[in-house]
Amino acid sequence: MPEGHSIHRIARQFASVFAGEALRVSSPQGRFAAGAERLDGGVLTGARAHGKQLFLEFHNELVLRVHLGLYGAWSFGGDSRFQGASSIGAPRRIGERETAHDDGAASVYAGPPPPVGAVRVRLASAHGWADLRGPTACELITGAERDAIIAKLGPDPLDPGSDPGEFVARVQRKRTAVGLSLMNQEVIAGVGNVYRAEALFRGRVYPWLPGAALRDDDAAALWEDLVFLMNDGVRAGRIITTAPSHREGPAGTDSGVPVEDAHYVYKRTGLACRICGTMVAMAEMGARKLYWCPSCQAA
DNA sequence: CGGTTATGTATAG
DNA sequence: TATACCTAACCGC
Repeated sequence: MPEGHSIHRIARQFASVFAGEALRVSSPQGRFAAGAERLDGGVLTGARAHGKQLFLEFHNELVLRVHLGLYGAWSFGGDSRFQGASSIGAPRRIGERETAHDDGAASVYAGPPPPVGAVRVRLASAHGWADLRGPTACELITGAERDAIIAKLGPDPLDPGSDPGEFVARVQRKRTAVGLSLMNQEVIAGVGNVYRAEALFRGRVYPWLPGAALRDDDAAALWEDLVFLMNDGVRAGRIITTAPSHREGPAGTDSGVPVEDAHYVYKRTGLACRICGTMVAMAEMGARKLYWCPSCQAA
C-alpha cells in the first residue's frame, strides 16, 4: 500500500545494500520461478524508481520491474551493515516492512530465515536478503521496455530533474477533475490516495474542479507542495502532512507524530477540520475514497 | 476465526 | 462502472 515515496525508499535501499553484489534469486512461492532462474547469480547494477514503478537492473541487461499495487510489500533483513542502512527512522512502515534481526551478541549473519507466507521473490547477497510479497507486477523486461514505461508516465515529484511545467500542462490539458488527474500516473507519477487528498486540502483546491480551470499558480503550488511532501515522506518513511501547530497532541519529531495527527483529511470523515472545524467529508472518486473539507475546499 | 479494509491497476463490458 | 487480482493487518465475535 505504498505511494511513490515508499518505492523511492526501496530503490535507495537496494542501491545501498545490494548494488554490485551477486544475488541468489529464488521464488519460494513458485509464481516467479522461471524469472528467478534467469536472474539467479546475477550482479545487481542499479535500482531506480519512477513514480510507483521499481526497476532493479542486472549486469546481463535484464531489468526486474516490480509494482507493489495495493498490497504488495518488501521486507528486508541482514547483517549490521545492512540493518544500519535500512532501519533509520520508524521501525515499521507500510510497503517496506523491516524485520528486526535478532543479533543477540553481534552474531554473524547466517543467511535468510525460512520464507514465511507467499514470497514471490527472494533476493539474497552475502550480507542480507529481501522478500517480495503480493505485487501487482513482477516481471523481467529489457532496458528499452523500461524506458518506454517511464516515457508514458507523468513527471515524478521525487525526480529532481522533472519539469513542473510538464505537470501543469498535463493537468490543465483535460477537463477531468483535478482529484482524478492527481491519481492518473500519466499526469503525475507517484501520487496515491493519501497524497491526493492531503495536497488538495493544503492547496485549498476543490477536488471536482476541472483541470482546465485550475489556475497556473494553483497548479504550480500543488506540484511544489507535492515535491515537498513526498521528499519528506522519503526522509521520514511515512506520510506526515500536518504542520506542528495543527496537531492536537504535543509537538514531536517524525517518529513521535501519532497516526491520528499525521493528516488533515485522509480517513478523518466526520471529524472536525483542523483549520475551520467543519466536518471532513468523504465521497468515492475514481473508485477510491476521497476525503476533503467542504469549507476550506469549496467550489 | 471470519469479515473488512488497504497508501493500486488492468481489463471487461 | 464493475470486477479481478492476491496478501496481510485489523477488528469484532
